[in-house]
Amino acid sequence: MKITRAQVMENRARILDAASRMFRERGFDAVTVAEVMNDAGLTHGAFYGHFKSKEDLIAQAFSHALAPVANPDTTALPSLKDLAAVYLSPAHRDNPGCGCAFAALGTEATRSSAESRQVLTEAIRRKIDELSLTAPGESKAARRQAAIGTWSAMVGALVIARVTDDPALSDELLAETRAWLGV
Amino acid sequence: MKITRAQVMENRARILDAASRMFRERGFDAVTVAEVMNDAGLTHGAFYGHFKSKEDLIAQAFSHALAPVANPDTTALPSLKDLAAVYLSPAHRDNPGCGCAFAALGTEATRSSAESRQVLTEAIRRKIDELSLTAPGESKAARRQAAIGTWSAMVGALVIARVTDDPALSDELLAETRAWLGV
DNA sequence: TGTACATCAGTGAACGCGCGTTCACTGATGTAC
DNA sequence: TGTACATCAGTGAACGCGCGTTCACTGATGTAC
Repeated sequence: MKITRAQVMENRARILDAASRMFRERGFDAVTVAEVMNDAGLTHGAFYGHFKSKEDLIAQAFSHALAPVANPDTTALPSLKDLAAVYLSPAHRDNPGCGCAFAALGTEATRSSAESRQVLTEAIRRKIDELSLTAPGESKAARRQAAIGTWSAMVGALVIARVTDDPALSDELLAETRAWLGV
Repeated sequence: MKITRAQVMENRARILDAASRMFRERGFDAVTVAEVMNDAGLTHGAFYGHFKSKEDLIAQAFSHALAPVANPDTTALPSLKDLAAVYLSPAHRDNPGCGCAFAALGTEATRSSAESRQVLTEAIRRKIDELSLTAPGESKAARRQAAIGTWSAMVGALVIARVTDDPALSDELLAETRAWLGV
């Protein structure tokens, strides 16, 4: 049955929310189109009315999850150190579904479609610019360098902390990286 | 036809070499059992004489690629900074097949079998211990912290540098992380 | 405002391809005598 | 050392399941008059 235009837009948003979360939790290949649609409260047949293909869904889910905030309040940005403390928390490690897409899907994203990588590239640029605003340093270049180095350490530590099956080692990796960053 | 025992062992090693390289280049799911066997000069039917399943191959390939060096010469270890300079080079970024398994497969490995994660956990431990030997710092704890922080930044920077489709941004990420680490 | 019809989002069965896995068979190895 | 036979690594055809994708159909929406 046909539904209202507003409902169509809401359905599309729910599909993207579900896909974005499930991909981060379980990776692209382990999540099926039918599962995403079920999670969004629809059947798989409706999928191709919204997306060209599963690859297209991946690119749009990245775009959806990494969309810039509409009107950022640049006067009340959290400091780079506060961000790092939250990023390198056990809570973030244990909840990839609502966490950083790079730490959850980075190595797979390297091999994703040209469209996905374009979306991700713009997100990387924005992230670095955003972190540079509050990074420590005398010059603009020094702040940008600190932003890149700190973000790299955050992403790498979270990836490794999620790979290990030893909770103590995982906690240590997060805590020591926080300490090393001076958080 | 039956073959010599030495040939069997050589075949097994060739399968693991191929799998280890191909997984790092293309990910677990995009590489088929048949492709690995062909690359090793065999047919797919022989696979299950060597491995219990594809999951088993993944775990053994990690074990094979991350095996500790038999007799490390601890008197001539490269410094942490030299390692970082090689790690964060465009050459490493452009050749995942013979590079760091964590930067190539980290986010996928998080969701791999218990056996794989156990192998990876031991590899993480060894890597941190190894890097701690040459890391800067007054105390053992400080050196370990520097090893963890530096390695995290290396892995994270390489992951992000491989995700972007912009060569200039990718080079910048590597170069700025090197500079930030003082390499 | 009310009616008639075209549109189209969603449904669910079906398709078909690819991949992991199995298996009967082959023939060289390795061993017993 | 030579012969006869059991073993078993590898071959390649076949299986079957799952998943992405397609499509005929449904029925509510939205529009033309």
